[in-house]
Amino acid sequence: MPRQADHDLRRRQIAEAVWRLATRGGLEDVTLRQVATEAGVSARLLQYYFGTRDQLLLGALEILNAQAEQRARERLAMLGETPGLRAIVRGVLLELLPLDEERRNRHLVYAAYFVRFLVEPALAAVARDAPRALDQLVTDLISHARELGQARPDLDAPTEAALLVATAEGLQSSVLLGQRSAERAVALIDHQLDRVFIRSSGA
Amino acid sequence: MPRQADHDLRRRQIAEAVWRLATRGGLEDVTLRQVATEAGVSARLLQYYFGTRDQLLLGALEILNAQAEQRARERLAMLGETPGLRAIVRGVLLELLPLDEERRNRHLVYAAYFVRFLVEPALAAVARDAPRALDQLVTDLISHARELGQARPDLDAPTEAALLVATAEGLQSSVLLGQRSAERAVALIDHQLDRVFIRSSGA
DNA sequence: ATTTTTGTGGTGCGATCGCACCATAACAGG
DNA sequence: CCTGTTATGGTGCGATCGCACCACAAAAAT
Repeated sequence: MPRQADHDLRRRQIAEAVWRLATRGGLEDVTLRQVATEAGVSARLLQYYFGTRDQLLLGALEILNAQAEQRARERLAMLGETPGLRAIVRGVLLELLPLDEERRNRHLVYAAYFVRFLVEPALAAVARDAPRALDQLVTDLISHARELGQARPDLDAPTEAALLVATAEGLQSSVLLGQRSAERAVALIDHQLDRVFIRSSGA
Repeated sequence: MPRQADHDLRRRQIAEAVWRLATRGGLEDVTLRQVATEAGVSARLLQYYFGTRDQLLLGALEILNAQAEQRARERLAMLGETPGLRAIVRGVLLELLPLDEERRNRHLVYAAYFVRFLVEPALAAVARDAPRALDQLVTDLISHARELGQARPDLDAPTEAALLVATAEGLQSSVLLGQRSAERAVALIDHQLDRVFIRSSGA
């Protein structure tokens, strides 16, 4: 293969330009020329790496999802050797909040894609799976915590999981819009967690 | 005034076309020509009634907000003479869920505008006030309920109000994306309400 | 009935869109 | 040294964009 060039790096570089443009102005500002300028490459390159505009939007979203998953794993790993289940659930939920620039931009991009998720079948598939899995994950964590005595025994795990995730997503919107501070959102999440988990030494 | 023509009706008719187009395809599908075709009028009429495209988007949003407020009042009035405070809060929260076609489309339109809310100052003002007032309203209702013995005494009204509203908004997204049924969302809201209000005869 | 104001519609212009086509620089293999 | 595959850039075309301009129908005012 001649002309060494890291494909993944290039694609990521272009995808980042898509994200930046989408966070301001929404998807209608994500034109091929604008993306090319923002990424510092020629418009022809976008077609080479992604193809049509729809494929570019899809590809940029997939790369964003991959980054989100990786970052979540990294941050969960930073919780230490044996974190309490409450801390794990808390970490999962905090991924949904715009607590830093990267997460803020990520959720803004999702917001820009939102309406498209309902129409475009290819995008719908990408958006449909992740939150489903999130509910299931939190449900399992709560169930496990209950077995270990870290969660209140008299609660329905799927219900509590759905409420926790929904609360985090709702707080996400209000923080993005500047209606609430990130610190306040975290405090509210903690308050909601207190209803599920038992305050103990290990957490 | 010659040529009787109901301005408000015309504006509303055009605004509805904007909503329909925004719900599918997002704001980038809301072009002057498309709106004109969808509304069954000429493109020139849009300029006459709304002016530029940005003003059209702003106007359509204001009309949507007015409709939302009116519908909320209507539905709250249907609760009867002296509804319990729990029922009132429940009614307020249910306005945030896409329980019928009108509310579904309304929240889809909001989603289409979302990113713009952060950039366009004129739109930001429209989006900033409503949710703020919502939090305050629910806070007041909970405080009042506590005085009347309809809510648990050992809770912080602003915190519970914020959690309730955030939960409803989070459920809104998941229902719109088809990840959850509307009935399930209502059940979850009720579950959350049970943590704040006391099950009594009057509700 | 004529005038004037107001509502309505069609056409056109400059800019930009997505995308295809063509040219060329760079590097691996012969 | 070439030769060919791969990576990269520039230009152009048809369509569509927002929006301004112009023409005319209809009703109130005189």
